[in-house]
Amino acid sequence: MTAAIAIADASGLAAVSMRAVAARLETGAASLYRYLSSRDDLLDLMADRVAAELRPYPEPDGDWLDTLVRMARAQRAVHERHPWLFELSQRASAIGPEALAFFDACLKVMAPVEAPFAAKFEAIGMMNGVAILFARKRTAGESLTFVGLDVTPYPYLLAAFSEPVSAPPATDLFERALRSLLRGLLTPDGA
Amino acid sequence: MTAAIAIADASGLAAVSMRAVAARLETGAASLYRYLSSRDDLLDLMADRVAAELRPYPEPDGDWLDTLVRMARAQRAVHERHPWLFELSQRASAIGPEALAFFDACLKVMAPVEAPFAAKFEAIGMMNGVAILFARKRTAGESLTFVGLDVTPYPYLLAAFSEPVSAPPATDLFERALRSLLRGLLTPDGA
DNA sequence: TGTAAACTGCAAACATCGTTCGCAGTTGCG
DNA sequence: CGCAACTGCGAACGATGTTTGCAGTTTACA
Repeated sequence: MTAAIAIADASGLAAVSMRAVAARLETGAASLYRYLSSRDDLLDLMADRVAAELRPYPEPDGDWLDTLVRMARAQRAVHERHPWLFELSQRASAIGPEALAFFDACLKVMAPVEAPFAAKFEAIGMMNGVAILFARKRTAGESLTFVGLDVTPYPYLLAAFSEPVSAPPATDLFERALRSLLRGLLTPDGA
Repeated sequence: MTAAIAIADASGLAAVSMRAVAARLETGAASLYRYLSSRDDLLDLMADRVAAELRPYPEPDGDWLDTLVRMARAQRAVHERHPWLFELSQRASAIGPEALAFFDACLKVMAPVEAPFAAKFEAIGMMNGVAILFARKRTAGESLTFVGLDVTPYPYLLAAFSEPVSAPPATDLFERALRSLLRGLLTPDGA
């Protein structure tokens, strides 16, 4: 449901209650159960709907690693656009056709790679994980709050805070990390 | 509360309700609010209590990278022991003294590294993320369920499944991935 | 010791949640 | 027209986190 996604984008996953979605649709909460079997169903649909934003998949031209990196970048973008997707990705639920299509597209890109399916499977999982990891880093930012905590027992932390803040280092770590990880996973030699 | 952690270990985070914890303590649900201000408070305490299992921190002998890898391994072990910790780590809540102590210990290990604090901060975040990533991989396993989905539209996926399963590749990818990531983040040259 | 103040435990109640039930109103079809 | 199937949804159920009010107990001080 587009309405549910709009609510989640605006106010987070917790705000996606059946009553809230129904209200946005100007109907009653019970009516939703004519189309959905449960709230979990709704969440699955949301995840799959948003997975469609990964399209169109890049054509596997040139290096397969380049193509995979481009796909991972798309994944990261989607996760930045919809931060609540992270919460969904951890639920053990049925994966939808869009997610499966993306999976298939990854396999297609990896077709020229000589590696067992298990390795490719793991590689896709890692790619997904790294994409989420970096998306969260940007989303959450430096929102660490040492609320009311005395930092004096932590000398190194204290010293670090007294250092003048410098420019963020961040050359494109995302791409480098992903490349070395995938290469390590899919090619016989080490990284 | 130890009781809450026991419940979470046994039945997952969702089972940690105020009433369930109170029942385990043979008391009433409302009584808990004499010691906790909310359920979120309880979850924060659980996370910090479990972070204490990261002790004792290794002495920074030899290479700092070796030591960090050892600490990341401890993190992964904790996440495997308490899978619900993953759900907690995504909440933007106050971090407790144990987590801060671990953070401080990481900084201590990184003391000989010539890098701005921001880079070290990111490195710790990445180390944490990778540890969780690998812990989840082992916990969740291959529990993907293409429940009732027709896979014929996904030719590469179909082909992959027809391949005979081979032994898991998994040389110690965890360590290699972590090393290259941390090195890339903390040293001037590329990985 | 006696009394007032403070603290503690907790049953009951409230708001909100996901979900189910049953009943009207509508539609489709012979 | 009549009947069956479908649709929308108010009301209610069970569970959740949290608040409230009231007893029972401990503490502090004259």
